[in-house]
Amino acid sequence: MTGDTTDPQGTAALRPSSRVTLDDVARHAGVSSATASRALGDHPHVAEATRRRVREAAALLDYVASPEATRLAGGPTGRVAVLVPHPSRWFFGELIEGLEAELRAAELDLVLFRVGGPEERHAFFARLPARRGVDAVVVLAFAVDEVEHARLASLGVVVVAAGGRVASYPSVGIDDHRAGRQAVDHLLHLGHRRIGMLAGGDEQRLSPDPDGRASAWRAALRDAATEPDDDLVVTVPWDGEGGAEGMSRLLGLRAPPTAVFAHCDEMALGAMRTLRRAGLRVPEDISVIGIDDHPLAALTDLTTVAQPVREQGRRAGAMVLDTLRGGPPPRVPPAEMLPTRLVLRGTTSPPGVPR
Amino acid sequence: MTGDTTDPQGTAALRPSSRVTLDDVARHAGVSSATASRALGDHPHVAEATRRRVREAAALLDYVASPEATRLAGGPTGRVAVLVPHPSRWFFGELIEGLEAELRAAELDLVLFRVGGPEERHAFFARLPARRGVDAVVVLAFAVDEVEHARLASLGVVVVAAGGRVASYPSVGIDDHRAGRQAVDHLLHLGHRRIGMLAGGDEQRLSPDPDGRASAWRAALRDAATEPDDDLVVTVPWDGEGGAEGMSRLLGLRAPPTAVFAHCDEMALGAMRTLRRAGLRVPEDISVIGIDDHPLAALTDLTTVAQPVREQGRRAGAMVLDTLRGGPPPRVPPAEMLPTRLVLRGTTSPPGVPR
DNA sequence: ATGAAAGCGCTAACAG
DNA sequence: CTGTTAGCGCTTTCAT
Repeated sequence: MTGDTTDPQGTAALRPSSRVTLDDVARHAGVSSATASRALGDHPHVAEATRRRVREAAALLDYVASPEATRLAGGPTGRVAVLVPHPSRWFFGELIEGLEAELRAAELDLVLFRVGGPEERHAFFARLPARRGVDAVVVLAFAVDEVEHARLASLGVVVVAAGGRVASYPSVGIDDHRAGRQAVDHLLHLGHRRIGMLAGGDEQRLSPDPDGRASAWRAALRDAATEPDDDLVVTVPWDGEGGAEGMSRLLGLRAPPTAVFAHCDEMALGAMRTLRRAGLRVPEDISVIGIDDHPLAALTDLTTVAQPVREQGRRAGAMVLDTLRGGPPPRVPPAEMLPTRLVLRGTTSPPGVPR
Repeated sequence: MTGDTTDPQGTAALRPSSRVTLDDVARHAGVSSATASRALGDHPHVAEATRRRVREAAALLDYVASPEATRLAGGPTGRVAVLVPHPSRWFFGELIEGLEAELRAAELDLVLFRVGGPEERHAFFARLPARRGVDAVVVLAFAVDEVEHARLASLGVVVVAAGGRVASYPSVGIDDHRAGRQAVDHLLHLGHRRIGMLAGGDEQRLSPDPDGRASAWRAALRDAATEPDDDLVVTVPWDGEGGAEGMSRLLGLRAPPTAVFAHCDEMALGAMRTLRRAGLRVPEDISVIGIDDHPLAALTDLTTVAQPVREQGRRAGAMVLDTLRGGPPPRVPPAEMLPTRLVLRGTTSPPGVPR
């Protein structure tokens, strides 16, 4: 079209994005495929002019390298695995969305692996290296043990964690302790002293400080000169049913709390159902606060501590890129902590006067 | 270990799952790599005894074929792309979860692509063939036009839709019209006649009957000898905010409805917030019903029409497998419809007596 | 700075 | 039924 007379078949340009190979590009640019490979791969020792010509040819022909060939020849796969406990929960969906956006922009494909329990996780680590199909793995909200991490590292697979943090590899998350303090301190400032806690049951959760949220509750109470009462904490699954169940246990106490701090919004919502069914009003009879700022929290007027989930996914993606592009990871793996903030809505108020 | 004296290096068995190649297996079984390939690939014309020996050698060496080499040599990639509008929404998360389970069981990897608007979708279709990295693509809840579909088909890529159905390729979904009837008929049976509808704004949604839910509303009303009043239908985004916004518009009507049918639970929940803020009680002052049976519907006592979302994902996965494994697809693409069912909870009741 | 050539691990004719 | 021989498309020494 543009005066191209070197295409022997004259067809390359006619079937764009069909099966243009590196050779096509090379021929088009008048160089060898080796040079074309170097030019496209940003290798040193390639004349600037050549690099440009190759780039143009590639763009013109709409060339895209075959991932299989690249990988087979020793290059990266352009794929990153993401291990997710529960793809259908909002928290994970957001994480994935952020991650996908970041990776997509860098032309990396995101391969999803649902990994529920520890057994599934082990199965994954046992098989993945064999399939050697990814350049990096992003672990969402749970930990990977030293052995597994070492295994991947030795295989040249980058590991990054999101939705929590871990000592041995780069991670993004929030400061759980701080988030917990924001929630409990809010309740304390309102005047509550008998504060219950719906703690998320540890599904091998990720964190160096395994229960920053729980420890925050203790610390906050102590700072308010109130001795934490362990009867007020119940540990339940991280979902609505868990919260509902936990709340009824709390209600069964001789002296129920006047406010409840749930480790996540779903649990808080579950607690609210129990309260509603028990004929108790929120916040008049009892206050409730969660963590997350789930979209439904806004719909239910739930007071909560918001955390930037999608952003965590994005940052994790950026970490993967940094590590993949720029040589070896820093000696001390970064553990980014994104800010959380209290979102006042309608489920908290000063403790009501007893009837 | 087992008297193996043919391994020249004697190392193959020492580094299991490291980089055992087909050649290793072949050597171990005393055959050529071609035969080994046939044996493993269940090809005809291989002596049963040979096949067994090769299989054993493969198992012993913990052999796993290199996906890249396989693909490069013309085989399938073992990967399927899934196009998702909003990974973080419960509906899509469930679909993905079901799909992943089914594909994983068949050793297929799920590559996630977030595809929001039509432009993104086009970008995807324009690039995918070039990347030729997947054997199939599963489209979640939106349509693919004829051109795009033909393009993929000609490239040998299987296309399946889930979360709705479409004429030109296999799909799984629910009968939207029927689901809508279940919801509206319920309201009608309760005695409501002035029924509002919060319709989901069409984000190029998938369905041959683009708004089965909306048409159900009309049909149900007519069957109840009530002329549908278009003022009672507002079209808004498929989320809580959309529902909240739509509800306030409905409340602004000269004669507001006594019941509202929302196209999905999130919208219903949004509507409930508006009602609560307006000081109206649900269901005493106004009834609300949704579709989905989102986990939070149970927590908020929302009456709804449940649909088996995860199951839809699973069925879509099965369709992919069927098409991939068993030759060409049937002439008439199957359009499976999974059953929905009314779930009675606390947000609907007979219309209250006017004050 | 660039080219030639040798694979990466597997499948697919084509011969025996 | 099984072995031989070519590649698939790309990266990489090793020369030049």
